[in-house]
Amino acid sequence: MPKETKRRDTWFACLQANDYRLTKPRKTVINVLASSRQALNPTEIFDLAREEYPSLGLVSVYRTLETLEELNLIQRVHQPEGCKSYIAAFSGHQHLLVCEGCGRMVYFDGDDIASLVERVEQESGYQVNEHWLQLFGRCQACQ
Amino acid sequence: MPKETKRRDTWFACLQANDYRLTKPRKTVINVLASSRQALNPTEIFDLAREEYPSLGLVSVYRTLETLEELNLIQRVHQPEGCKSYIAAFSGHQHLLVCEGCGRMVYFDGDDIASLVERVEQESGYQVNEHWLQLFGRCQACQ
DNA sequence: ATCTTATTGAAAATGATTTTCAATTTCAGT
DNA sequence: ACTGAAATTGAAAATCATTTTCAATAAGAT
Ligand SMILES: [Mn+2]
Ligand SMILES: [Mn+2]
Ligand SMILES: [Zn+2]
Ligand SMILES: [Zn+2]
Repeated sequence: MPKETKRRDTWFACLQANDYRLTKPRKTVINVLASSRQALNPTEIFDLAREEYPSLGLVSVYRTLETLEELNLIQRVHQPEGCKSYIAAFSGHQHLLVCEGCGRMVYFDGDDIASLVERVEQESGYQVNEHWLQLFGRCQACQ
Repeated sequence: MPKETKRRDTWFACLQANDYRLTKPRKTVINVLASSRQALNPTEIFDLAREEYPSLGLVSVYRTLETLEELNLIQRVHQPEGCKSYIAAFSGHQHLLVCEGCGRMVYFDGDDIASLVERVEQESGYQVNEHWLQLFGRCQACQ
């Protein structure tokens, strides 16, 4: 079974486990998001999903995004061009590496920044709780 | 001379050096932004600036923000609650540390992540050009 | 002080997102 | 499979943020 299919089924199960109904609009939006290698904004999701389910309404895309984000299944991606697109969330603490050419994203982990955080805490007097780290570059195909 | 005054005058000079006229609306918006310790969104800037110059129009806030960003005097700040606020930019490569309590921000430097970047390049096949790093925590006053 | 032109604020236009609501669909209980 | 209660839907209207338009004003060069 391909990875995206597995993810899709996990999301379906998660919705049901949280008493959400498994409707056609939701399933279609999930199909699009669970199989995308790049972050998509509401309109992009709408256009792709309509190929599979033409009577889908844009409102349902917004509503489904809200639900999926609440369930931590997707996350908003911040980029210089805007912060309105979403991609499947990784479970656990991870960071994104974004291709500036094609938009393809991969997750990476690594908390090599622990010592940096410690130093900054010393110097600033702040107590650090969280960090955002995102790398931008070019994927193999786009180099 | 206090630091904010110095920054304000630098910005005034930068505008003039780029053939922008030094108008009341621009000066007022700059006064607000150059002296703020936290990021402000257009409406917040508008409200604060109107205390000094009541006939200011909101459009001018938007226009001035655009100009100042182009001149690299301010930068947009991305936060979980939104990405519409601006703060004075630091010259050179720096990162932000944001207080989750009061919003107060400080810059820090440190490219301790060079080795991390190298490792991720190896593992992913991407070529990394840029990185975003932002820390969130609590400032001394808010602890 | 005058002139040229950039800049302004009000109002209208646009674009994205949210709310409202009657019709439809899901799903639990039979 | 059938029924009914309740969640969910899409269309349309409403809201909110931002941009555009435009006539009036103000900055700065002469
Ligand atoms: Mn990390
Ligand atoms: Mn850095
Ligand atoms: Zn690429
Ligand atoms: Zn604080």
